[in-house]
This record gives sequence, C-alpha cells and structure tokens, in this order.
Amino acid sequence: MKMREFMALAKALSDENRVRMLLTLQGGELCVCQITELFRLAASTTSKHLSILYQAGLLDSRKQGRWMYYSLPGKAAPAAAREAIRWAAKALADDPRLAEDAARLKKVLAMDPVELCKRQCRS
Amino acid sequence: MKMREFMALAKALSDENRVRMLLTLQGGELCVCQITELFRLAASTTSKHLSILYQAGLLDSRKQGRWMYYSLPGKAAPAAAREAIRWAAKALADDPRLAEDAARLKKVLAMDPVELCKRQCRS
DNA sequence: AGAATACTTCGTTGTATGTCGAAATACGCT
DNA sequence: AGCGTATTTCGACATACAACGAAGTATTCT
Repeated sequence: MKMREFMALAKALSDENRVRMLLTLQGGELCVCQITELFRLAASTTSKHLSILYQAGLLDSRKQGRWMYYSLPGKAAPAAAREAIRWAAKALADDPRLAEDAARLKKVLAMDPVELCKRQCRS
Repeated sequence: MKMREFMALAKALSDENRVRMLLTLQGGELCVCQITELFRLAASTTSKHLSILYQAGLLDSRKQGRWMYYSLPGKAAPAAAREAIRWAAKALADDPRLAEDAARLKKVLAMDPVELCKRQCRS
C-alpha cells in the first residue's frame, strides 16, 4: 500500500464524527438521511464525511432509487481498510458515546422513513 | 478506551511526517536531532511531532543528558497504540518512501553525533 | 411535464494545525 | 558561575478542514 492511500485512511479516521459514523455502520447499512438524523448534522456535512470514508476505502456504497446506502466494506476491500475498522472497533468497544449512538440508532430505525425525511425538512 | 484517547491516536497518525517518524523508530531509538536531520525539518517542528506521538501513547521517551531519545513503546503501552503501530507498519511495509527513510537513517547513524549537531547549527 | 425528495456540490466562515524562527529551558562541561 | 548544546515553548503565518446554507443533480411519483 502506498503512503498516499494509507494517509487517506488515517485522515478519514482523524475526525470523531467520521469514526462514530463508521462504527455505527457495524449495525448494518444506513442511508444518508438516517445518519444525518442520528448525528444531527447538516445533510451536506454528513454526505461529505461519508464521501471521505468511502474514498479512503472504509465504506461500500449502494444506490437504490433516491437513497444512497453506505455500509462497511466486504472481503473485497483492501486489507488495510478492514484492519483499520477492526482496530477502531476494538479500541472503542466500551466507549459510552458509541453506546449512545447505538441506542439512538434503534430509535431511528424504528421510525418510518417518510417521517424521518419530513423531520429533516422541518429542521 | 475512551473516545478521547482513540482520537489522539488517530490524529497522531493523520500527518505523514509523524507516520514516517514513527515507523523509522522501528529501527531502534533515536534522539530528536537525529530525526531532525533525517527529515530536514526545523528542530522545533520535529520536537512537536514527537511530542504528539508521545502524548498519544505511540512512543516511549528517555532522557539521557542533553539528549532526548524516543522509541516505540514496550509491552506496557496501551494495546490500541501497539495495534495502531502494527497496522501502519504492515500497511506501509512496501512503501518506497519508508525505504528511502531507512536508507537515509543508515547514513545518519553512521555520522558522528557531534558532527550531526554542527550540521544543524549551520543549516 | 412538473413537483417532491434524497443526495451532492459549491461558496463561505470559523477553527485547527503544520511550519518556522526566536526566545526560554535543561543539561553538561570547563 | 558561565558557556555551549539539545530540546521545548512561544508567537506568527499559511494552509487545511469541518460546518453550514444555498444551489444543483438525480430519481420517483402523480
């Protein structure tokens, strides 16, 4: 792996919101609007973060209709990326903030997608 | 491990010069002036980088007389830090830039310490 | 076709950070 | 004590980057 690619990985992990997003996706794929709701950021900010993670090789993406789903990468992903995710997940296994994120994720998943989007339009 | 500590690790690895310094230390402990010579940075810049790596738990340090030696941490270091180093080392095992650093390191090690310091005073 | 929705791109703003040189600190030597 | 050396801290500057809102793109639905 070239230095350039490694630095993309390291820089992608150097922002707390991105790390939280990455590890939240351990619970399965999510679309941008769900993640936006979860972290209370502007949709454009969320999109940018996910793009950075994706370009570093830390996420897969899948477009279905209007929705863009992001998920942790499969076996095809570069080993260094998968190892980075395992490193972060292991190191932060007992972090309370991630537990909160997981709890809020449940609520978001329980919401009707249509309701979710209306919420965003209001805020 | 708390999020705060993990982010310190990730941020420490998010600068290319710091990663190169860290992996160069796989060759054994070095003092600040040797690393400064190796990377052609201002001594104050080198010192700052090493301090960031140290505070994140990625380096041990040892003061001997006027010289401050930095080295990779031993078994006592947090597991997440040692895993981060292994991750970086493995990912960059075949990076040409690190090979150059290792080659220049040999030259620096071959130099008389006194000569080394004079060099820095001149430049 | 037109309206609504989900996402991305762009432009701006504030903050963080890498870099340097100068000054300050710590240590050894005479 | 005073000098020279190694390192760190401080102050200044430039660049990088996270955040937002607005505008643009893509897709679905009527």
